[in-house]
Amino acid sequence: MKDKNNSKGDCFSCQNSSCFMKKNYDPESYADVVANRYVIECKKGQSFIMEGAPVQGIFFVYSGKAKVTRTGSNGKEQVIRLAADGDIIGHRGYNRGTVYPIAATALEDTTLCYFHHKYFTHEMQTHTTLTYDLMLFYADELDKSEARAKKYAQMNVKEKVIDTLLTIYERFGQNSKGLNFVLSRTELANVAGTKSEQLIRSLTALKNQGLINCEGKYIFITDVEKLREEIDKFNF
DNA sequence: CCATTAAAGTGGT
DNA sequence: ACCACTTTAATGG
Repeated sequence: MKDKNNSKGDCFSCQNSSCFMKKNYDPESYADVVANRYVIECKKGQSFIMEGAPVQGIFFVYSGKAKVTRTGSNGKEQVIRLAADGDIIGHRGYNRGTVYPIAATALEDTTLCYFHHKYFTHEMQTHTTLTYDLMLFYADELDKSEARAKKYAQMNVKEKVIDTLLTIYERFGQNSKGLNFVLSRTELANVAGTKSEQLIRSLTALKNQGLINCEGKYIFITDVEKLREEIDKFNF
């Protein structure tokens, strides 16, 4: 539904201080943004972007968690990115292509802010603060992507698992139970680019080394420094 | 609470 | 790497 009544609360009191829209507009011009915002409630497991579908807009996570995936020619799912509050999803539709190269799926009940392609393109062409900020974001994403590709070409399975755990830790943190982004073993394996059996074996090994603790789905990192040391040689 | 199903984990090839 | 099997956790009536 279109958010005429600002049904999810005033964006300026929204918890997402890092939201691209919020931080690049002043309060006066922001009213127009809010008027063009659609709020989408997405249930757990629901896909809101399909791989290969025509680009129709861009999403921001208001609350909840989602994964961005790409299906390989072998049919295996690769998780490209994990997203939580404040994150952009669907920006990869904004190149010269006309279809999304990725799929996006909610991992829990998730609320999304959505802007239609037409509106968002117009904003990018007229609001340079936003455009510049987005450009920095795209550059960062490209940088991360290249760094990851370089590392993963040389890493063995266990090292990829460590890298995955650390990436989640650095991005989302952990509470007393474990990492703040809970995934099934299969999904975690898809992030690390491996299979659940191998991921489980790596986790067991790390547990025996005393670097992590596993309690059901919760994975708690007990020794961040030691984990970092294990993959240090790849970060040159 | 129990029964059914899904996910986690292990071991063998 | 892949498959088959056991164990454990989640779901739902």
